[in-house]
Amino acid sequence: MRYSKEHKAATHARIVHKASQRFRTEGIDTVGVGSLMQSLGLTVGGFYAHFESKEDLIAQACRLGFSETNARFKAYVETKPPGKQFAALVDAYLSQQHRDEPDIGCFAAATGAELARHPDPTRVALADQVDAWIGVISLAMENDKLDGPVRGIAGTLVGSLILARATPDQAMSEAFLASGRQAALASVRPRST
Amino acid sequence: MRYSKEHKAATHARIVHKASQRFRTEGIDTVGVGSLMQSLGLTVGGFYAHFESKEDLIAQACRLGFSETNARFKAYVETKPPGKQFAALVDAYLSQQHRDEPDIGCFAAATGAELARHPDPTRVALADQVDAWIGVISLAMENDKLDGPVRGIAGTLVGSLILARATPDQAMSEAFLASGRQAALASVRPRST
DNA sequence: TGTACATCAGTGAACGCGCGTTCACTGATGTAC
DNA sequence: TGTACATCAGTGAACGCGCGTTCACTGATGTAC
Repeated sequence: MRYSKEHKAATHARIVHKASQRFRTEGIDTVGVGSLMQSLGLTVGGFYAHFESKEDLIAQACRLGFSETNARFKAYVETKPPGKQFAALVDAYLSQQHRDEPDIGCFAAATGAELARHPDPTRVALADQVDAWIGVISLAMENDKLDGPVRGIAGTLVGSLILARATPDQAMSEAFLASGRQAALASVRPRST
Repeated sequence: MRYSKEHKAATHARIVHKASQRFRTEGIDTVGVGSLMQSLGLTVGGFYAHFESKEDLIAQACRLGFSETNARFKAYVETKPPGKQFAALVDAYLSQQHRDEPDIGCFAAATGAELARHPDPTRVALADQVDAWIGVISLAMENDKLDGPVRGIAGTLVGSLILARATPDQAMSEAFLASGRQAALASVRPRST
């Protein structure tokens, strides 16, 4: 082999990683295969040695990018003591930082509506990671001994972030974040059992 | 004038209306100007007698389509007696029908993340209609004498609908709708004053 | 009432461009002797 | 240790296609006389 064993795998990972960031920032349709390879210092022809199609890359980028974000939120929450984990998760998700850094943020908020129109393997990749994200929220709730509609809370987080990002007025955008945090916290109650 | 006074205005309205439906179903990037005109039995060249640019159409389609949906939800809620309006609104928004009819449904849920990346006049068009939508929710809450974080509730509705649409598994998709309804209802409480 | 003309909504071909994908190739490296 | 060869990750030009936009035009109608 020409390069060390790991070389091709490393390039593959670089492409997927960069794609996951640019898809979240710019949208999936907007980022072309040529432009993507160029932003990595590569040329377009090499792309198809790594992926069957752009759709194949999209599914991989969703899995990798979304799972990285899930892991980051999970690790952050675990630095907080039980009893404060759910509120910390809500605050971190609906923060100005998360709003302003879509490239490393929630894939569902950045691309959910767009991915819903893609073919099934891609939608399944998204659904799997949404499940994992629900798991992160559930764990925080469990550690805090809270009950609540966890999927609906995921909806509150995703929807509030989207509305905050869509709002051009700065003060109004922050109102969406703050109000979303309130709604999420109001949806839970101490565990009954 | 060649045609009756109203003719051109009627064609203009037909284009905006069809665009607002197709943008919500297929996404904004996906619907080309040529394909749009063709779906109305017109040819592409005539487009620029009606609009400055595709971006101009997008803003108009957002205003018209979103305001129609707002009006429809508002009219529906007003058929319900005070005390039952907020729950009726939540049920209608997070219904299987709304999930499966994006063409006449909420513009923010269908195109919010995509429009957030568009230039300012378009984002303002969206923000104005989101404001109007917040107004519809507020009115229902007021008539029911409820308090709650109205923007966060809007987030719950938008986010839960997006997640329900993104989920390929039917049962799971309905779980997002049901859980979103729970979260929305849990976010409000009887008015304190 | 009947004819000539002006209007202008809509036509359809063309523009340059970027898209996703294909393919013959290059050239740096690892391996064999 | 030194040379010849095989591998294959990455190159770059080309493909057909649809995009948003422009423009010279057509032809049905309303208006003027």
